[in-house]
Amino acid sequence: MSNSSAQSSNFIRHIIDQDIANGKNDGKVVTRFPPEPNGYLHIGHAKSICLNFGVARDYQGQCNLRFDDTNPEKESQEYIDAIKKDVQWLGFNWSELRHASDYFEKLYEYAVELIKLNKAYVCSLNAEDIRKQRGTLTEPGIESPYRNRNIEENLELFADMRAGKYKEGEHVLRAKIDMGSGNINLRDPVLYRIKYATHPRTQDKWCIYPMYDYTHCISDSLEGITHSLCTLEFEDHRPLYDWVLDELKTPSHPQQIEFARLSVEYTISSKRKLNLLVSDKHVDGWDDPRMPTISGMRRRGITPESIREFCDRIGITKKDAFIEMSVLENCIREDLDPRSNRLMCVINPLKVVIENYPDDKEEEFTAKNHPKDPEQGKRSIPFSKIIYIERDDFMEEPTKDFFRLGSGKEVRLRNAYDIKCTDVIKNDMGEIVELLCEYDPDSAGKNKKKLKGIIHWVSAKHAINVETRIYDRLFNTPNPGAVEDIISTLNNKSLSIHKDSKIEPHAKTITLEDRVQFERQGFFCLDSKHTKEKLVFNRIVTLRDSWTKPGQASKK
RNA sequence: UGGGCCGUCGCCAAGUGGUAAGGCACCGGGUUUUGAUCCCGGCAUUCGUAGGUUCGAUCCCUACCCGGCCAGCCA
Repeated sequence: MSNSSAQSSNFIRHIIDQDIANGKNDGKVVTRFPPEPNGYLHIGHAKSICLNFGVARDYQGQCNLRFDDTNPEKESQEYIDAIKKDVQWLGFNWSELRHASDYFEKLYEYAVELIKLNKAYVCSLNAEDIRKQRGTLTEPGIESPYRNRNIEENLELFADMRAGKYKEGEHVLRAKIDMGSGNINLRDPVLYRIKYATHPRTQDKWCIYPMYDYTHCISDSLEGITHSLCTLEFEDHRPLYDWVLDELKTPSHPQQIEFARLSVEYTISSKRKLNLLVSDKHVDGWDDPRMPTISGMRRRGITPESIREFCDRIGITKKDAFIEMSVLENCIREDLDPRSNRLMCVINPLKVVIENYPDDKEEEFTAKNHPKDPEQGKRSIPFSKIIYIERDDFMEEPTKDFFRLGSGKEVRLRNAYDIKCTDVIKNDMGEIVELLCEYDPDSAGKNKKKLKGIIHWVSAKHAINVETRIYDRLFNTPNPGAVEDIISTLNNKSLSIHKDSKIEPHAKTITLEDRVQFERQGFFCLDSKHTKEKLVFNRIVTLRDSWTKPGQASKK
């Protein structure tokens, strides 16, 4: 669990502390989380959610959930619903639920106001001409020939735009600022455009829609937002945010503060690209357990607690940062380790016959469900002559640093006997199909041989057949976002399905809400989408492994 | 070569005029029937570079260098 009393501070909290000390906003703190409903939320949004809701919580303020729904062509109710679910699942409750579309009428009135102030005009250039006249990074733009239309004409044209008298692209409302500005956002930015699209909420009421820059600042003001926190790419937009609020008589003038967006190694957080993976079926939907989406992480079994802790640890700064996967993984393990029941599951089974064990004998061993927490109780594990062990736990000619089972070698079966491998049986292809072993009848629960190797096992007769799904990083490169063709960097081993995994009978008690540890392998949970008659387990995260397999390069 | 932002250990990140917190990673050691957990220890004479101010600079000033961001009728 996150230690909220040790909440790390950051430059935004310092600013808020200052504001409160100065009595700004009457000491109130109001934030908002403003997603566009054009896709599912991902780990990057989690950072923003934790920041905005976290700040509101810690300063006894408010945080609204506001959908930035000004582009009906890309937005949908499906996304709105999914986003609400994800925010709540992460553990946050919004003070008020709003939509930018709630303000369309008000926004329109303000636009009329801007025209009357001679600060906005209807421009009849087409999109391409506007682009050409915007200039470049090093050359100033050219003023539109429509820039000096008189106020009456602008008012009439704008009203007619709303009334649907024009086609898409025929006119646009622009702010009258400065075509020579070094900041391109100030070169008479478009405020409204015509779109004959059905909006998820306002349906066909409108055919003109306000642009982000114009909408966001006014929405913030109308909601009494005090600190409008957004990512770095909006830094250049702040002068425009301030310009709109300075020109108009809005209720307040919130302060926009920008912070660095989150980048995690081996993932992407571009909704466009995530959407591509989904629509081209490279993954099993937005909630594929390999996806960096909130819903994907949820299905994977990652807890909201770990995600919140992760967001706490990475901090809030203005520095573009790349976070290593290990930070997230560590948060997950820290959360899961103390609360997960232990179980033995053989993912990739190898049959073992214990030759000196009586044919029909069965025994029950008792094992702790958690090595350090007696509260989690005990369970019994059946043992018999034929068992399965992990293929990776046997090496025919073991290297010196391999202390599991090998030909002629002895190993301890976790919670049971010590066994020694006496023979290896292979098929025609030369593949190992079975091991013959001998057990030491006096070794259970004892430690007379001080064996270093301890492996997990499952009694063949009692095993439940389950499917295990082992996930690896979705991409092969640390920064897939920088790769042109995202598909080419997909890791084709990111999912491996083991349909014949064997687990001890106690697995019957596992519910969809549980997270468990398969000893020596990692933390797992049931897959909500595939578990029906058959149990399907997702690997959430591996256990830390300080041993690098022989013949394999270090994972670094 | 326009505007704006950033630069403290491999990856994050505190500190901001008085002589470098913490986490992850990594490396040792201890406990352990999970090569897990847990525990103990190690890990920046140095804060992009070069000057300057100062008794003293990561922190102030100047210049330079590196790296992102911006030319949607997207957000």
